Amino acid sequence: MRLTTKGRFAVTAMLDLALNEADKPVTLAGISERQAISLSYLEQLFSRLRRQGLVTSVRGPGGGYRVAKSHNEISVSNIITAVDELIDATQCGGKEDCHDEGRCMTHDLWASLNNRILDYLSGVTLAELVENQRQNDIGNVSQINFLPRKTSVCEDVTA
Amino acid sequence: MRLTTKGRFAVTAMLDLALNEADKPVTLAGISERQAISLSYLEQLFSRLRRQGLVTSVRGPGGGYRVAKSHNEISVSNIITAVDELIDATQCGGKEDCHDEGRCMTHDLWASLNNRILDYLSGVTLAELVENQRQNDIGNVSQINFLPRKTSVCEDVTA
DNA sequence: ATAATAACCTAGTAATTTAGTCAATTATTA
DNA sequence: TAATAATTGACTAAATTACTAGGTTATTAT
Repeated sequence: MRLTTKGRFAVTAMLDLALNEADKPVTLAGISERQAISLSYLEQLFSRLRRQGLVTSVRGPGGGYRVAKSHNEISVSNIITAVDELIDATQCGGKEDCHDEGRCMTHDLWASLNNRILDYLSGVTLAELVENQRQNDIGNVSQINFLPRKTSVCEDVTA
Repeated sequence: MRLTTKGRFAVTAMLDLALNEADKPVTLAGISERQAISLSYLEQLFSRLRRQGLVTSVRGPGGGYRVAKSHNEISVSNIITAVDELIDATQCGGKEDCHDEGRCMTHDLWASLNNRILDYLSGVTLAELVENQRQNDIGNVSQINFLPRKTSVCEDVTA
């Protein structure tokens, strides 16, 4: 799991797609204009998003992209992992021959932490993002409007 | 908030520090050997960690680094934000003059999502990582051992 | 005192990733 | 048949990551 601007671009583009798809599919040219992302870069991103089954494409005039599934079946982690090549954070590359004294500590650590973050981001759906964005548009809120923290009911259960 | 290997190196190093500090401070040379991270790179990372008040240093022979606070006062997000220069994900750079039709959508979106992720990672403490690592060491567990999900008491309160 | 240790600092550099350009080809519709 | 828009591939500039090299300063042990 990486979290870079690349993944952000992808989420932004998917949100734009979700907000603008109606009867007609949405063109990358349109997303490019609205979100100020270069067309060719979008093409690269959507190539991956399509291969991962997150979007479908229609070629020719009047064509473009559609979200492949229901908006609440697509999570932020789905989008990010589709475009961000997942790298392997361990030195040993999965093998456990990294050091004299045994396997590298980082192996377990990052596998765990990765899992936690992924768990979390898979709980934030495209549907939520769309809903939140629509609310902001209607109210014409110009200041930063934090998403309601739906996980804030969590408590630290450590002793 | 970015999440790259740089931040991972930092968390790994901090965990090594926390596991190995006893009467004597821990040297970067030691961390470098155990975790296979270059000494000079560690120096750069610890320069930032020190400036952020996460570690204290002792110079000269027998010197090294110590964790500055209690282990449960340091979160993963603290460590990551200390070394990962936070970049501004919006095209407009905070100003809201980015587009004809108004401010860029990404502004609110990423401010919100950033906040959520940060919220989450600030709940994972160094103390938890240490405890988990110690358990693995004692049991000599060689397979991936996921951290107990202490935030799994969360419920989706949507609708 | 002096030598060894280890933090601290600065500058540079190779490898990788990001973000983008350019130039095509293919499928579809008007 | 022409226009549209996805699809593909190769190539490039900028940024970031990870690392090297070479010093300086503070502190301790001899």
